[in-house]
Amino acid sequence: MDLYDVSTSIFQNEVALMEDWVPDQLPERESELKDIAFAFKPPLRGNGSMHNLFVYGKSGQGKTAGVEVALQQLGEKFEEIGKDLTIINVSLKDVNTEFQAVGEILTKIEPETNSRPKGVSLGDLNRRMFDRLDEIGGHIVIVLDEIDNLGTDDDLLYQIPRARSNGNLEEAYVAVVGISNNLRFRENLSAKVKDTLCDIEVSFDPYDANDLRSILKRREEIAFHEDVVDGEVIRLSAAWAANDEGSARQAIKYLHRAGEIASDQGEDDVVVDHLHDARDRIEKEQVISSITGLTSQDQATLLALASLESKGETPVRTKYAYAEYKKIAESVGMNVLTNRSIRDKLRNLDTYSLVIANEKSGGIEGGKYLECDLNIDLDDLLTAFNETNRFDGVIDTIQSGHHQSTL
DNA sequence: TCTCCACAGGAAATTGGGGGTT
DNA sequence: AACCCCCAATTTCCTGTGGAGA
Repeated sequence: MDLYDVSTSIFQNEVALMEDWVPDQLPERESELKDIAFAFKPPLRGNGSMHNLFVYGKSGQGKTAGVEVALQQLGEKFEEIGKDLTIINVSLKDVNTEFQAVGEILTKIEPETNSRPKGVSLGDLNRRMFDRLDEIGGHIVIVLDEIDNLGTDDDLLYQIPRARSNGNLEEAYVAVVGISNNLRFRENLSAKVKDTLCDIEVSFDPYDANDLRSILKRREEIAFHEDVVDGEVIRLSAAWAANDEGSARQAIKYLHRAGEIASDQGEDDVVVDHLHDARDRIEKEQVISSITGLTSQDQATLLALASLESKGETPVRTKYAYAEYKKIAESVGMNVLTNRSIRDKLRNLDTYSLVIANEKSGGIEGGKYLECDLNIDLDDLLTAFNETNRFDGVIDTIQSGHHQSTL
C-alpha cells in the first residue's frame, strides 16, 4: 500500500492556503489600505516625517497583510524618489515587557545580537537601540505586531516616537506602526502614549460572510484545480467563520483541511462531508493544543473541573473546584497553590475558552461568587490528557467514573 | 434597614531563577 | 565572589460587593 499516495488532483497551488501567504491585493480592505497609506505620505510630499499608526481589529482580519501590502508599495515609491526606507518587523508574540520588546527590536537591527539580551539595564538597551537606529538613518518604520502583549508596560511606545525631540535620535526618522488584536488595548494606554502613538488609527472590522466568500473564492481559484470544490463548501466555510469571529484565517483553514481530507481519501472533489470532517478535526486539535500549552498547575485546575463534571457536579463554585484541585495536586505530588491562585487560573482558563466562569450571586450561601463549568467536550479533554503522563492516575479515575455514568 | 458572611479581584510583596558586570 | 538587573508565578493583604437573616 502506498502510504503517500497523492495522485488525485485536488490541489493546483496549495501554498495559497498556507498561513504565511500574503495576497498582493486586498479588495475587501481598500478603504483601510488608503487610511494606512495616508499615514506614510508626508515624506513623499517633501521632507515631513511619517505619522505613527495604530491598527486594530480581531485576528484574521488582514491587519498584518494590510500593513505589509502598504509598506511594500511604499518601498517602491521611496526607491523611485531615491529616499532611504528601512522597515523593521517585530513580532511581540512572546514578549511581555518593555525590556523584552527593546531586546526583540535589537535582535533585528544589531547583527551581533542573536537572542534577546538579559542581565543588562533597560537604559543601556535603549541607548543601544537608538544608537543603532541612528546609524541606519533615513526613514525607518518599526512595525510592532501583537503590540497588546505589552499591556500597561508601554513606555517604549512613548520613547520611540518622541526620540527625536528628546535628543535620542539625530539622523533617523522613526515611525511606529502598532498592530493590536485587542480592541480595548488602546483604552488602556497611558494618556501620553495615546497622544503620540495613536496619531492615525485604522480599525479592521470583522469580515462578513460575503467578504469571506470572495476571499475564499480567490484563494480557491489559485489553490485548487478547476471545478474541484463544491460551491457549498465555500459558502459554509465562510458562513461558519463569519458566525464565529469573522476570521479569514479560520475560513481558509476549514477549506484547506477539507481539501486535504478529500485528497487523502483519494477523491477528486471536495464536498460538504469533507468540510464537516475538517471542522471536527480542527476543533479537536485546538483543544489538544491549548491544553498541552498550559502549565501543569493550570492543567490540574482544568482536571478538577473535568473530574467534577464526570460526577455530574458542575457547574461549581470556586470553593469546591479548589477542594477538588487540592485532591488532585496532592495525589500527584505537586505544590498545592492557594485558593487565590486557583481563582486566577479559572479566570485564565475562561479566556482560553476551556472553561466558562460566570459571576453569580445569591443562593443559600449569599453574596457573589464565581461559578465554573467545563466548556469543552469531556472526551476530547481526556484524549488530550492521555498524551501527557503527569496525571495518569487521575485520568484513569475520571475515565472509569465517566464511562460508568454514561452507560 | 442593618450587620454579617463569603467570596471576588486589585495591589504589593515575596520567592526562586536566569543572567550580567567588575 | 559580590553585587546588580529582569522576570513570572504566587502569596499576602485588603477593599468591595451583594444576598441572607435578624
